Amino acid sequence: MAAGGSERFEKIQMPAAYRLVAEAIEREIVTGRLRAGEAIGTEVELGRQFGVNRSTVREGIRALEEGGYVSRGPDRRLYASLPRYSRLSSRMSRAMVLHEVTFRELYDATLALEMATVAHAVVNVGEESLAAMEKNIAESEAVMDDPVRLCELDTDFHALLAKAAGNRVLELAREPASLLFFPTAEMICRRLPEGAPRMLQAHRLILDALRAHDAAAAATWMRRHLVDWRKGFERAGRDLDEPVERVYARTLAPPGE
Amino acid sequence: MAAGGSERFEKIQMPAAYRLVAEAIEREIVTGRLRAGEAIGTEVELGRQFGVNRSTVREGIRALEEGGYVSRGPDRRLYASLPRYSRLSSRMSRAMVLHEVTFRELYDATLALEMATVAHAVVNVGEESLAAMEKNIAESEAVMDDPVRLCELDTDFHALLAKAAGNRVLELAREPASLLFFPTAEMICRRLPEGAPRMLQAHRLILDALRAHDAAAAATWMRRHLVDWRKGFERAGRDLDEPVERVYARTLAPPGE
DNA sequence: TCCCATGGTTTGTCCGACAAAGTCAATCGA
DNA sequence: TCGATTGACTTTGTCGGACAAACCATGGGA
Repeated sequence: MAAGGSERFEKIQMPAAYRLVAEAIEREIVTGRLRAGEAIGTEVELGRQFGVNRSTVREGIRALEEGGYVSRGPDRRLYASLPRYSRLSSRMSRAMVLHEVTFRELYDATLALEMATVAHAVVNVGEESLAAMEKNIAESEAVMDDPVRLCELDTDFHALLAKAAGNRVLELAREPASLLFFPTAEMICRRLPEGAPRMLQAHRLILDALRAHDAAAAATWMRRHLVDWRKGFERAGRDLDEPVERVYARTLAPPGE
Repeated sequence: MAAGGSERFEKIQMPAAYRLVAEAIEREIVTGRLRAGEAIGTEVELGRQFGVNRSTVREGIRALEEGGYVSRGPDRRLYASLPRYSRLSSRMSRAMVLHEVTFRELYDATLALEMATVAHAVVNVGEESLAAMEKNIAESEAVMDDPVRLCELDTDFHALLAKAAGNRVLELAREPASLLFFPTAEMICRRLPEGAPRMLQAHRLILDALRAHDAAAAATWMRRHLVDWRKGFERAGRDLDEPVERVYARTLAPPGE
């Protein structure tokens, strides 16, 4: 045979049938011919339409299910569906951990993302968002001595802020970093007693600034809030240039749902 | 039976076996016990270990394959692998399109993300990145009359910039928006003859600023570059509040690989 | 009218089988 | 001796059929 690279024809390869099945169904959804919530049909029926065995259909379905394009109803039947943001975000977060990004990368990116988010929120925030954040802060005050719960609420606070910003692209862009960044606050609150109150204070002042549509104050307090995290991180004896621990990947991405 | 909601015990449900298989393998990879590139074993072998049928193993594998945690080598055997960024990004982009985000959301988010990116790039840019961007600009100058190719190079330029910034979290955060944003420049270049030269000039000036580590100039030109896009978009008669067209989803996300 | 039984439908899993394609080693020819 | 060819072995992709469990609707009985 001739040496590699100088052939006239490339090797022709047939995609596997299950992949064609998956792509066909995915295309229907992406192009809008199949809308979210519509029933796809039974496995046997799909097998008949595509002219393949049920096992082959099932393998295609598995791929789509993982991608979030189809899901099972309570009756276990197949319905078209749109990929959920939260799922994509946790996958990204996991990928970041597996690729061993450092806390410095996480901090720098979060700083940029949260500053942009709060700037938009100051302009676009509505009453319901203000109420939700108010509720979040009240709940936080009630669990000051529970670092785990407190950090969940911290993550939620920033997610609410992002929703208040009214920009889903930005919201989605910040979420993967956020899911890794804010949980680390738990470790800081555990080691530094002043961590939790400072966090709460920052949240409250950010909320006040939003309510007053005061962009400068909001930016100032968000920055301080994040710089606080950094100081706390370093004071807790950690190095910004360590990679994020694998542990954080395990709590993410509800594997099935 | 009792009415719903007041039962003492929740319904106990067994996850499907193929899901358990997928989760078990995924866990091995996430926790690092299985490293990327390592062989997983054959389907028959896995079936033997898990005590399930080969078909069941295959369904589990499909899910993992879609998630990017395993991949097939040239010999078609199974190897552990890490989810590729590019794949996650295109999935996010597709999801944004399907959720009908508007050009305004895209523009605002891109502005924030690219400004942050260029700010980091000014500090961290290295020789290889400068060279790659130089090459990109030279190539762009050679295809000024081909909007499609030109826009690919535009997208690439900003990706190179992001790589130059040396922050993978930021790089990953900006990519989904970027994959939708820059392709729209094609439409603008097609309608406005001054579009392409202005784009090139902006790229060149940004590159010069990076080389001189001049943060102010880099920020200025990036901003102008993006504002130009916006002006072009509006001058082309488009409305920022339209949702991004479904068409853009179809060119994304190489479905299998 | 309300409850339960019953049957039909669909999924999840198993078994066995085979062709295609890849791997590896031994064999044959120059 | 070295390289190409052959052929056995392995593994995947697909098929067909089978069955238990879970769900749904329907109809009969209290």
